[in-house]
Parts: sequence; structure tokens; C-alpha cells
Amino acid sequence: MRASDKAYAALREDIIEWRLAPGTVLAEVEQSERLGVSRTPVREALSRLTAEGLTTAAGGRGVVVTDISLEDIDELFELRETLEGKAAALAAERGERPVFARLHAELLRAPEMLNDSDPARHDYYALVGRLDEAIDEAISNSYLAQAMRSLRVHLVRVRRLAADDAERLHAAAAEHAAIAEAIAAGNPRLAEAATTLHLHRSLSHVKATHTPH
Amino acid sequence: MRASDKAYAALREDIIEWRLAPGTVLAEVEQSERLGVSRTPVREALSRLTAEGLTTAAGGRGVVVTDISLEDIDELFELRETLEGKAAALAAERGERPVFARLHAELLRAPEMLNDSDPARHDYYALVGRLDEAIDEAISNSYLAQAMRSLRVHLVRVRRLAADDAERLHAAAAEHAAIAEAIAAGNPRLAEAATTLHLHRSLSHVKATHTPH
DNA sequence: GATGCCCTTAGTGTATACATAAACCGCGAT
DNA sequence: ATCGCGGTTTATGTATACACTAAGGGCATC
Repeated sequence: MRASDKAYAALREDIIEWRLAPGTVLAEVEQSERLGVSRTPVREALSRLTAEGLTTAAGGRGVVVTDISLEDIDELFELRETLEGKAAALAAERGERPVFARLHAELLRAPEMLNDSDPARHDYYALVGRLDEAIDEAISNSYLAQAMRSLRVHLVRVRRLAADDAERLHAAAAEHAAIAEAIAAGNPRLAEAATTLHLHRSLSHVKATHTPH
Repeated sequence: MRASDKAYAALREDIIEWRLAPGTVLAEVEQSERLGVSRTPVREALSRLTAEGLTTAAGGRGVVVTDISLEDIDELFELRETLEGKAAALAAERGERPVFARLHAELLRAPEMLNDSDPARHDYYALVGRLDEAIDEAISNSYLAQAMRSLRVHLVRVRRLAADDAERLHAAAAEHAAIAEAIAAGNPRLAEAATTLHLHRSLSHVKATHTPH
């Protein structure tokens, strides 16, 4: 593995896992010492992070970790709804139906995964990730897929704030199942509607979590 | 101006203006000699270009200029329709109406700009660019604006292929005027519809230009 | 004659030295 | 006491030397 990949992966993890808080200044020398590589790969890593929007170049004086506020979440979901709604509709038109029928069946059994033996919900998130990948592949539009991928980075950051509880995950699984079902049925408008519904519920949940009572 | 900015701007120009054809391998040493800077800023420039999608990392052996084929154009416009349609609708909801009313009036007078005294259509494209900027600002959604900006880079490349004739530009100006009018009227669905129409016509024109008779 | 291995070479990946610019601190003057 | 100027310091920006990897060609062997 290249040193620049290592630096990139490490910094990205640290930002997504909120070990590097928004506003933190990432100085090249400091990070190169912390990560045990020279400045060159660190620079490359910071370039990539800035291109992704996880960091911002702060006028000549290092890069800072991008802030994510509640207003950002609204904007983020506005774009997400647009892109994923379209993607779901396209997947319903172009996708391999058996693939989504199988995912639908698996998602219906998702509640079994949400027992307490897996606190990180690893299997559950992996399954949802497979649905995302299946949609990415089904749409056969690399530009749209790319746009969604760059969005998901920010969404993972938001998810870390949301503290999903078992109840919400059960509901989300059912919503994902509905999306998969609509795609498997080859119904674009239904797939888009199911996606819209899911995203609205997700957003409401995140905002409810962070609204003072 | 920093050397890396210079290298980035030069390479970007060369790619967009088709002086560097798709598939061209951009070797670091070669480009650093051509541009008169050292390898480091060239690397930085190539990083940025790759992040934008204008170049692709070719497995350790330099980066190559990304290809743009007719299938890519379909994908590109599919995403463009999604993003710009949503953007026009949001602008109609949130924009300052007088701004778009003024742009509407200017676009109606656009045919006057399309005389032969300005073969590059500089004023015309500047006006259309101002409409794009006004929409970007009106939507107040930095993520959506960012997604559209990264799309426009590829669209400029396509436009260079299209060889817009005066007739098409007249029609396009009228379509843009319709978009501005709908936004000025605060009608989101109309704005989206006008955008959809404009993009379909643009796409048809590009494809007609490149379809063998 | 064809195939496989080795050597050469060219190009990227990394480290580091040097240049340069901006910010901060301290000192002085008003 | 505050404002401004200048020096110092610390960061990034650039250049370059070195390492390493992969690809291509040539030679030898089957």
C-alpha cells in the first residue's frame, strides 16, 4: 500500500469517526509526524480530502476539517433526495429484477440481524450497502453513481451523529425493503416514492435526535 | 499565481479545448518540462484534474485524459436533467424574482448578440453563465451547486464538439429565457419543465451533429 | 521458431532541502 | 494605552535527489 493511500485512509477515517472535529487545522508537518510518512503523501491525501469536501483549504494556512451543521443536513438531504430518487427510478427501469428481489427478501429478514449480539450493526449496514451498490450498478450511469458516492461520504459523517436506535433501524429496514421491492417490480415511480419516503423519515429522525426537547 | 495553479489551468484548458485528446498519457516529467515547472506542482495539478474526472489514474503509469463518447453524453445529460431541473425548481421557490426578471429581459434581447461581429459568441455565453450563477446562488444549497459545477466541466468539453450554429443558439436563448421567466414567476414546476425541455433540445442537437447522415 | 526469463530503462512514489510568504509578537512612538 | 511597523518564526510552495516498481525488449534455451 502506498504511503499516500495510508495517509488518506487514516485521515478520512479520523474525520468520519469524528476523532478530528470540524474546524481542526491539519498542518502538513504535524500530520506527517503523526502518521509516520513524509509531507509529500500527506499533501496528496489532503488534496483528495479537499476534493471530496471533507476538508477546506484555509487560505494558505493549512486545511481545516469541514464543518457539518444542521443547515448542511437539510441541504445534503435535498440533494440526496434528488439523486437517489432518480437512481431508484432508473434502477427500476434498467436493473436485473432477480437481484433486487433477493435483496428484498434479505431486507425483510433484517430484524433478525438487529439483536444485541452485534452492537455495531455490522451485518445490517453491510446489507444496506449492498443495496446501494446494486442500485449503482443497475443505473449504468457513471456520472450519477459518482455523484452519489461523493455524497455518501458526508452522509456517513451525519449518521455518526444520529445514534440510530433499534426502533429506527427496524423501520429503516422496512423502508429499504420497500425500495428493493419497487425496483424488483420494475416500477420507477414507486421506487422513487419509496426512496423519498425513506429519506424524509431518516432526516426527521436525525433532526429529532438533535433538537433540544 | 502559484506554479501548481498555473499547471492546473494550463492542463485543464488543453483538455477542454481538445488540444489534449482523450487517451493522451500525461507523464509528469514531460508535462513539467512543457509547462516550465517542476514535477511537484504538476502532480498537484494532475490530482485535481483526476478528482474532477478530466483525467484518470492509469495504474501507476501516468494519468490519461478521460474519454468522452456518445454514451457518456447520454449519461451526462441524464444527471444534468436531474440536477438542473431540481435547481430550477428550487430557484423558483427561493430566488429573488427581480434578478430573474432582469435576466429574462436580457435573454429576450440575446439574438442581437448573435451577429457576426463576435464569432466566439463571448457576450452570449457570458449571459448564459450569469443565469447559471444566479440559479446557483438562488438555490442556497452548496452541495447541489457543487455537484452542478463539477458537471459543467464535462459539459464544456461536449459543447466544443457540438459546433453550435446561429440557429441553435437563437433557439437556446429562447429556452433559457423561458427558464428565467418561470423562475421569475415563482413557478417551480414550470421552471423544471422549461429546463427539461431545454436540455432535451440541447442533447438532440449534439447527437444530430454527430450522427452520420 | 517460439516461449520464457532476465536485464535495462523509464517513470512514478517518497523524502527532504530550500524558497517564500503570512501571521504573530514585541517594541517603539504617538 | 493603543496603533503601527518590523523582525522573527512557522507554515506552506517548490525543486530535486533517490528508491522502487513495472514494462518492454533482447537473448538463450527448448
